Amino acid sequence: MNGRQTCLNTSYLCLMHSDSSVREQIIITASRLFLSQGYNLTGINQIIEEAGVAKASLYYHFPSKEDLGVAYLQRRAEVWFEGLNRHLEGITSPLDRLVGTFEYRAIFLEQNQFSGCSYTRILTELPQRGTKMHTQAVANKEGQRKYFQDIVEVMEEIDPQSKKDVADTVLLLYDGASHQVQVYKELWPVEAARKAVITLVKNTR
Amino acid sequence: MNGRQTCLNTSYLCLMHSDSSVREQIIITASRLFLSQGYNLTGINQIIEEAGVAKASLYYHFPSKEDLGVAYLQRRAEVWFEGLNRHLEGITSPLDRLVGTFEYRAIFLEQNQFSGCSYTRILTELPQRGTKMHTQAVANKEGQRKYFQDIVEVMEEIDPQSKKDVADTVLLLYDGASHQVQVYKELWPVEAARKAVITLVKNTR
Amino acid sequence: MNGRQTCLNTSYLCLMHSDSSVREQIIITASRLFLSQGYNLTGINQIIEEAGVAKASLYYHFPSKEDLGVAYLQRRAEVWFEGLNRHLEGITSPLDRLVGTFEYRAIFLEQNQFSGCSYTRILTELPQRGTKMHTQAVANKEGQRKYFQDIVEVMEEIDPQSKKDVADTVLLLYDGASHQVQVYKELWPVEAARKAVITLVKNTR
Amino acid sequence: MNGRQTCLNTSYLCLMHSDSSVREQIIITASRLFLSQGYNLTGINQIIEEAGVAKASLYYHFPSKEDLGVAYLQRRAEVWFEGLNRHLEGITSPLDRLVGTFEYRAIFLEQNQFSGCSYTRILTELPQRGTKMHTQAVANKEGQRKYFQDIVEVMEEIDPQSKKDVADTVLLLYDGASHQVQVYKELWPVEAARKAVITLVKNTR
DNA sequence: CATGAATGAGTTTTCATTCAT
DNA sequence: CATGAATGAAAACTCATTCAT
Repeated sequence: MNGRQTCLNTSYLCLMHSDSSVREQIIITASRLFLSQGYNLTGINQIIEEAGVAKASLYYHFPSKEDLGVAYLQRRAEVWFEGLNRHLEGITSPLDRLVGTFEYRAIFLEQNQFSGCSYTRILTELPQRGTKMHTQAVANKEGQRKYFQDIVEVMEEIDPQSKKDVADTVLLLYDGASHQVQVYKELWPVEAARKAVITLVKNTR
Repeated sequence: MNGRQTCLNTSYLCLMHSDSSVREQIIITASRLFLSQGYNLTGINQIIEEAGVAKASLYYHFPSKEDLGVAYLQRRAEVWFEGLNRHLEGITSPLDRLVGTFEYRAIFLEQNQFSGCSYTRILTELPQRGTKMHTQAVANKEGQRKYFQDIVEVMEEIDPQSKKDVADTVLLLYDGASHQVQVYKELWPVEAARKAVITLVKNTR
Repeated sequence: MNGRQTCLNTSYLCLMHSDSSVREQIIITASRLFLSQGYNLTGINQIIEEAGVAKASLYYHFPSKEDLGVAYLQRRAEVWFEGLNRHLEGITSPLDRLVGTFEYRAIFLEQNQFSGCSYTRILTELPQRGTKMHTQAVANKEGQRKYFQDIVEVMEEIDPQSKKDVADTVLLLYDGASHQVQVYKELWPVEAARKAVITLVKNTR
Repeated sequence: MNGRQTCLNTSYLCLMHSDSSVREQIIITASRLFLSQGYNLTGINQIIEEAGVAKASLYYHFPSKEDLGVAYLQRRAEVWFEGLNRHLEGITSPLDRLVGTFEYRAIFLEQNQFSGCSYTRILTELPQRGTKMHTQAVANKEGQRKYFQDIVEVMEEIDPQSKKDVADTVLLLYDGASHQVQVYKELWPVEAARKAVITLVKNTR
């Protein structure tokens, strides 16, 4: 364990249940490593070493590396939506919530090693369909897609016929931005996406 | 060797030099497997087996798996731009060339297993900066970014001050679409991106 | 495992700790093979096969072949000095201890496949300075050199000014004899060295 | 090829026959590498690369690496005895020739990377009896042993009954010194051996 | 719940050698 | 004589996983 994970950890703290702290420590450490090194390049040994737990303890809590990966994906979604809801608290205008989502995206990525979209990354690292992790990652991405669809749905600025297209385009910008942040380790792509979303909404009716 | 690679191979045929056919066979097979399974999950053993060559032959032509990966990335760029230029032959209007690029993107992805952006995928699988492959993948992505910047530069429809933003947004849409195609194995995201690009250009002045 | 190692093993028995028997088995087998075939010509595969352990078990106990080699060198020194001290038990005269060392050298080499000096052999097989094994082997040789220096230091027969030279010459004879034993698989070189040492001491004052 | 081998090469020049210079270049390069890195750790690829010849050219001149190794051993003996004879030219006293041999040994080792006895090293690297190289190396060592026996034979200073023992002891000192030079990369062990030989002769009658 | 030790199947890479030209 | 290309066998090492305690 080391100090570099401070930001990440604090995000997690509020989610700690009465669960075994060992289990929690494993997820925290695995999350940090999966984000920085990728899932495939992170070995079980490194996780247990940096988490300070025994190998069999990991296998006690997670039957396999893949199960740990699924828990990681679920945790990512929890952390994201939990922080997002807090960020949007009190904001009611759909457009403001949409734009605020991109604002929070910048904050979130800054807190998470500029590591891009964790769902996207897992889908890229494990492209085989039907596996537990692929399935979970697709579910996560669907959740994100639905989130945008739900917001756009209630936006009066947008012509009902265009809503599906707009929601999809927002998702493309969101994905593109998340990836570019990963490449450049800078936040401008999210800002570019935010602006593009505003332009998009204003010019679609 | 098997039949699944037909589409892929035909894309390559026009690029075959007088090079050793063994070397070529290795790149073709590796490309197919890296695209379908990912780089990390594709072992040297599978490549040589499916390419029908000896292990030492691979290492004669490529000093390491990473060098093969670099050659793969370079080849991907060659194949893409070669096909793209052919597709855009005779088209002079910058806007038409921009839109045509997204049209060809759909064709290209269809011919390449709906596998998303190979540069993006490598960057996700090998996030460590400074390695040969990371460097090459970043170079490839920079090439794509510059390609859009160069087109936007000569578009009279767009206000000079907005050109940088527009080019970046186009890139976000391009990346987002390439990724979504990988997830859904369908082409609608490219079409959505194409439409969004048109909207974007028409409403930026 | 096979019967050829009987002599070797009995030398080790007295040193077996409560250590994992797998680890011990690996060191014993590796020692036998390094001595008979050399370090470079002995592969990990042969060691684990003849030791009857899994490859990953070897790497659990020894991070690399080189680390196993270092453990082998350390064990060689333990076995040598442990047996030597037992052989010299009760002998107090420095000259007798010196001569007794060459007597025990013959016994030791006979018990260890007439394989010469294991430190010397490693230095010859791995001449690159600064590696773990080279460093350990030099340390072992320094230990042997110091052993002779310490004995000569307390020999009243020898003029103080000559002590350094005598100790060095004894070491040359010791090394030369160990090597010739390896070549001829006979013990006369050790006997020749023993006699020469006596001559040397008697004629230096 | 590089400049470091100057000394070595000049020793060889006088031995160049009308042989193919390619063959000669291979032996020279292999000698340099075998001496500095050891036989087992020197690969065919490094030899051809540094010699600047094609792989099949090596195999044209030497059916196998082992055959190259045998040629290397033969060349070592030629170079040694050729230089030694030149050094002892005009010296007739057996004792002076014996002492002069150790003097030249220091010169020779200094010219050859302080690399110890090449025969000894091969016997250590390839301990299996009966192979071509082992046989050649033993022959070389026998030649050296006989050389000392022949000198001692004609030394009037020494009692006929002691001649065999003295010759053997000289050989032990010679071997021990050669090895210590390899370890310490200094020449004092040869000087120590030279002095010991004088002491030995003076005190044996 | 927790652990140190053990494992089989896999990884990438290197070796000396041969072949067709 | 010389060469670039090709090769089978073996090298060292790592992986996620399991077991006895």
